[in-house]
Amino acid sequence: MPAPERTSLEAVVTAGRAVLEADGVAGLTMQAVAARVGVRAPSLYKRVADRDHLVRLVAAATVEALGERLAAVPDSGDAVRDLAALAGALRAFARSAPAGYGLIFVPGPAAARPDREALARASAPVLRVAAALAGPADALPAARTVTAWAHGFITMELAGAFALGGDVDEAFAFGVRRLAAALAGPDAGAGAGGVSRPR
Amino acid sequence: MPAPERTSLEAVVTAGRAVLEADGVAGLTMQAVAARVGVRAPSLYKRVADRDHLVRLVAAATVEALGERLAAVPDSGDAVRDLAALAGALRAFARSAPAGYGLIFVPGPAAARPDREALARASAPVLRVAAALAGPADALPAARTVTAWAHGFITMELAGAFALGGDVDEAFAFGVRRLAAALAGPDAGAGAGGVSRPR
DNA sequence: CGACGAAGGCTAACGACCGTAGCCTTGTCG
DNA sequence: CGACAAGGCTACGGTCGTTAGCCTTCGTCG
Repeated sequence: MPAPERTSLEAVVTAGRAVLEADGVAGLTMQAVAARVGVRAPSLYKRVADRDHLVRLVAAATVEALGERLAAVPDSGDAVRDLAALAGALRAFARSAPAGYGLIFVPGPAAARPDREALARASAPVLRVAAALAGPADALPAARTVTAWAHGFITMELAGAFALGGDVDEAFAFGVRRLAAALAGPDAGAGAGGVSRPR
Repeated sequence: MPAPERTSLEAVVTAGRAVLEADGVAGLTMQAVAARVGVRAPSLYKRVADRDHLVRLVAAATVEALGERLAAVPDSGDAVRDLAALAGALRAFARSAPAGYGLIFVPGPAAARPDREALARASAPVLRVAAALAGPADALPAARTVTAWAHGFITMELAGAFALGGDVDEAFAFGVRRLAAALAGPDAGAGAGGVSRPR
């Protein structure tokens, strides 16, 4: 290498995540990140195309971290229990890194999406449980249903949108319970193994 | 009145909504809004505290509009049908004003929330259907479950997060169907209001 | 009927931030 | 030992948000 690198892309992204959680998405400026890694703002452009690119990298890293958390949820064999565990893990993750979580599903050109690959990896455990509950035929829509519910719930909770009173934790548990029943239940394609693990 | 007003708060907010949908939240600048109502940027500060305030007003106006759309959904007496209609209306609204929709559930201090009142009004029809399906006792968590699901689904759809293939419309219908069954179904609190739909 | 004052608009200007241009430093390798 | 490429830096231009201070307009009241 020609000249000594005083930082690295990885360090920049890590710093970006830290700044993001500390000061929110508006505080995620080139200067703040640069300062944190010990260089001046313009130097970041040697590693990143522009601020938007940096934000996308931070979002991708967050998805990656989320995927690891979800993958770490043990497979108990009881699909209902696993569903609850996954939902809980997602919620815990969102609470531990709310600003980053808010970056995961941001509208925009598909090209700007965080790695398809990372996203697929993160959804794998959910797909597994969905398949166990609703049968392979309905696994995809079932996974989409639970994912949408969990994501929506978490977003609204973080936004403070549950303002009508009532116990929010209870509502979360209620949702998990009913969803599990709904997916395993009705005309459920291959209700077969259903709740307790088909294979 | 001392001097002739060349615009009004209402006009500013309306212009803000238009700019928002045209150029995205990043394009919602004081200058753009000012130009659209025919004044210079600094003049907006006579009606609005700062950009953040303007954004919140735009969000509130969007919630208001959403509430009207939901209230316009007819009450057929069949809770399952009504649930589908409400979900469909919400999705249609989000598609007609995606940028504005994205402003509704933004994390932040509760004080910054769009009018509690407007939000409550917008949720009224959902609460009604939820009560009919799950019984009065579980109405609130049931409403939260469907709202969270619908919101999450729409957000993910707008974000282009359903990248694993499959039919998204079908997944939406699947979700409505299963949720309706789940809320009406299991240990469902009270058959009280009940689902008029036999199975 | 004329002066006053308040509301509302405008220009000027500051500071924060993104992004570009161009230069300097520092290893590496022929 | 000297070229060169990568990486960092300073200087700068442009866009925005926001504030300060001035001017215009008119309803009001002496």
